[in-house]
Amino acid sequence: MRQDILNCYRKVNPHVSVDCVLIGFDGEQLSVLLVKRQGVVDKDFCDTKLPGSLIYMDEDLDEAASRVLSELTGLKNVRMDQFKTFGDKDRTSNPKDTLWLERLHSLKAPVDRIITVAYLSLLKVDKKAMFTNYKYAPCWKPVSEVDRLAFDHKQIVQEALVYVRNQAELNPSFLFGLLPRKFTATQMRKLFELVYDRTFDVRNFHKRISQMPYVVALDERETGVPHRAARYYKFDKNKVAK
Amino acid sequence: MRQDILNCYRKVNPHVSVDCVLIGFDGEQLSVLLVKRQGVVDKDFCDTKLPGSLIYMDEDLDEAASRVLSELTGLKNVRMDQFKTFGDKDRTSNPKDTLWLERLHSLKAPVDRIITVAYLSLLKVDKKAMFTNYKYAPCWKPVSEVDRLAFDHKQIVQEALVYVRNQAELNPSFLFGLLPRKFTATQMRKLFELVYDRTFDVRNFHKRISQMPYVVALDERETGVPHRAARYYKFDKNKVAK
DNA sequence: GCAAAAGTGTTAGAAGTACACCCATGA
DNA sequence: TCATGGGTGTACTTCTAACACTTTTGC
Repeated sequence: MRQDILNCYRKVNPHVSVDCVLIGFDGEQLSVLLVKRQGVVDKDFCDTKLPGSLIYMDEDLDEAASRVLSELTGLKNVRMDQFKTFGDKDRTSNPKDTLWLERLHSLKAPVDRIITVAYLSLLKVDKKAMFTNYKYAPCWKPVSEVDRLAFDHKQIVQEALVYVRNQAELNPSFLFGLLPRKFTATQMRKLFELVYDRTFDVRNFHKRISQMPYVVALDERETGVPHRAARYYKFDKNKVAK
Repeated sequence: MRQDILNCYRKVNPHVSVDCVLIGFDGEQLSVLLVKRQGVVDKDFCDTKLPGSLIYMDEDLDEAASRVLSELTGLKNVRMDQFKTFGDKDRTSNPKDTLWLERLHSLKAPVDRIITVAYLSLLKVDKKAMFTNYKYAPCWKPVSEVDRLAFDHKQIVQEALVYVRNQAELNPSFLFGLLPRKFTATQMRKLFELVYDRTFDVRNFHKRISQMPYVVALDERETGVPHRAARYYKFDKNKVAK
């Protein structure tokens, strides 16, 4: 029997949810992965949200995060880490939000305040099809263009971005999840400029790269570009110091 | 009517708790604040734990953390910040732990897994009486001597210490909560050596202090010491750069 | 050959590290 | 006067920041 059918028999914990903030980089800007919720109550109702859902009574938080992401987007094996828990008593006080939840999960009792544990992952944005489940219309939205989201998801996205900056400062290797397997120095510099919100001198940046043991130069170069071809680098996570 | 009596009428959320990790420094070592739980089931039962408890249905997480700390220790106006949420499905699977909880809160249904949001605060350890409620025997225990604790509280303490080190690296001013209002350069150096787990050259450390805008030298000096009296410094949080 | 982006080196100042002796105080 | 811990300065190294021109490629 398929896992999603089996899950119908699992008991939902109506007090705790997980939400997944997936931040992506396409070479130009940072984006966040959003989904559409089904069963929209009326047209004045915000239908865009982070991928997230109530957890089951018998699952770990980390497990729940992976399951929910997979169910809503088809993405599997995405390494996510918890970064903050949101539990203000009025965070689920919008009656449209609670009605939607009660219908979705066929809940008998009205939902009270829900505590949500927010997870974060950094991914490259892939032009190729990366989602295997389009039922919830997963799509990347540039973080600068995120306006209204369901629940307190806009706040969650903003706090995720602050967290990314702090982690990057602690250890720049944190950011390499956002880059493709092979990348150019310019792609890397653009990313760092976005995250640190400043510019970096090109020459000094090259010097900095050459001092990062976990960034290794490849022999390969770009092809088909109308200018000098850039060298590719790769990230070697085994060379990150602890 | 007293607040604790009013609270009897509030409904407990049996799925979510808060735990407070208070780290203290007495000039020598880092300690953590622990309490004894009442209603111990048998003598083989670990009665030492972090101050923490289930939240009420109608309170914010931050509110709950302050309330619980105050109820268990009498400490008020302690600024705490959430640092991680613990929710493994087996974290409340010890029958002695769950029985204790059910009795304590007069719960009708058996408790399932509880998600706990852990809060952190850094305090100086004060020799003078700082607790106004000794019912739960609050006391400071050196972190090196913490062995068995109830639930997964030992793991929570360990993760709190990692978090402290990371925050200190991001911004050393994070550590000043651990120092008294006025402190000597040596006290400060001892603290930094503990947290960073290394030694610092005395002269270089003085130079470093003089470059921290948020550490200001006072005219005052130690008195009654059997050696040259040390200068006092104070921490000025308004001078911390964001 | 031109437009467009890649790649490269030097210098000056700031910050960090190593290192040894005299000073103030109470007993 | 002695034991104890407090406080200081200099030389060297490393890191950071500023700065401009040549190279490669496709069109």
